[in-house]
Amino acid sequence: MAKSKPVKAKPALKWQRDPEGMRIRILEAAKQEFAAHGLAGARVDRIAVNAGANKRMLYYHVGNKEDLYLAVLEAAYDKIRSEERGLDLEHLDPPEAIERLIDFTWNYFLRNPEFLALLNTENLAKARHLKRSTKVKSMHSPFVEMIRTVVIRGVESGDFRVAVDPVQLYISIAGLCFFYLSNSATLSVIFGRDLLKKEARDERLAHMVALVLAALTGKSTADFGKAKVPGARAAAHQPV
Amino acid sequence: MAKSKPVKAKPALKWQRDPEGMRIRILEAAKQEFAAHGLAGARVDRIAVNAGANKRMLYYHVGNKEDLYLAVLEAAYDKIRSEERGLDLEHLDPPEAIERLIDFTWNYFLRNPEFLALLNTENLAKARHLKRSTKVKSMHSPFVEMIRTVVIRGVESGDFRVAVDPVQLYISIAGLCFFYLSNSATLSVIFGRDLLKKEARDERLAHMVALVLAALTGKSTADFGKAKVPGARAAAHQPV
DNA sequence: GGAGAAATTAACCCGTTGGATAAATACTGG
DNA sequence: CCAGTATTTATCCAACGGGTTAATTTCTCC
Repeated sequence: MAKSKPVKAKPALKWQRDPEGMRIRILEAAKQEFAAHGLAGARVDRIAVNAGANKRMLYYHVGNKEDLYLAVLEAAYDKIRSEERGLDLEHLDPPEAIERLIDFTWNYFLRNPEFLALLNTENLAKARHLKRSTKVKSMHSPFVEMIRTVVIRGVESGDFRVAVDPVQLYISIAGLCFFYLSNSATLSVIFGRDLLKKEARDERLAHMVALVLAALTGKSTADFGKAKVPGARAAAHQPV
Repeated sequence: MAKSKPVKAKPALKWQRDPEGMRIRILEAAKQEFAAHGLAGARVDRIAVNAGANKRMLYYHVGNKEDLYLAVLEAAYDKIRSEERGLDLEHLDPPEAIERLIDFTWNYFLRNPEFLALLNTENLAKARHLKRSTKVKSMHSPFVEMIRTVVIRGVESGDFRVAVDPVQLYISIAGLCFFYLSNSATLSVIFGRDLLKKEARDERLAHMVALVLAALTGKSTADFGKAKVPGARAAAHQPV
């Protein structure tokens, strides 16, 4: 029934040509390449190969190297904004909401290391491309407003002692997560230990949540110091 | 008197040759170049020109591009470590010491934006060069130990409620400062305002100090939220 | 004041790389 | 089944950029 034209729903047979798929593969390959090598270090030919395509295809489907880079950057912002909108903090009580926020940010960065690298690359370029992107400029993070209402609720309920500027808090939470992960390579060398192994990551997340919540609530809920001794309340002196 | 050989104290007349000076100029130019364009984006010829030298000189005095880069990186670490050691926190009471620490970190990053860029570049390279540098690996930051003793003193004196892992706190303080400054270009575009102008910088520093001290002491001393209303205690609702 | 070493300059080499051209192949609608 | 269009492939190329070679100049020290 209704066979008419094989629109493009299920390609049943493997396509010989697949413009949309090709574009996606190109952008994915480009993301990896730019994230791994930066703008200047990225190689157009490598992107082509990794996209299973010909170099000419990049120019046909997206544009030159910079167009490619901007498309990747815009897609990256689009993705995180989209996931951010999915976070529902309304029905959580304020401290839980903040914890949820930190947890999301941390795990998003952990799951998307390319995003961190792309941001660094763009900042090296002094946001030259972002400035020209009306698309990204119109994509506001819902987090600032979310934080604003959570903080207000927290102060009203007595959970939080003080009102914080939501933008500052947003940047602080992002910064706590971002720096650790983005600089894990150099920090791991400096400290002589792997900051990305499971225990270290868990310890870091616990620390960040404890730090921010302690600041907001005035109560030191979670283990703020070494997460080494599970269940143990932080003691005055740490053995090490 | 004592004219013997014009050693090299005061070059009275301008020198025709100046190996030490040349090396310094090369490293300075290289630092600027790598900081501005990253490793792959840096141009050896530009470094030469900006050093007031010939390209061949780079190879003569330092080595190839990667040698140059590593020399710059090592010098950068050496510089910050040196300044860190100059910070005396012993005689300050714990909260002041922490504030001093944040203040130093913030201002060092502000005064040395190239350092931030270099770290990002090195992390893009997964710390490939740092790993090979025994020099840098031996340069431990005195801050971790400083923080450890300050925290212990703070807990003993009752100023601080909980013991924090000094490494975590060190990373948190660095992260709060680093992220804001390193990503100021993209963040400024996203938020549609200049995060580097004086008021914004002051507000940020106040926020960071308040955040960390509130977490440690349990008391919300400084203005934690908007620094907009000087003197005013943070109110439940912010007008904006 | 001259030989030898140190520092500096000028010119060239050659693989790489972003981008362009043109031809071929697959798809579409009629 | 055919013309026209969309997609893909196969080459090519000029500029760039790191690195090298060799000649030149300046300093040192006897």
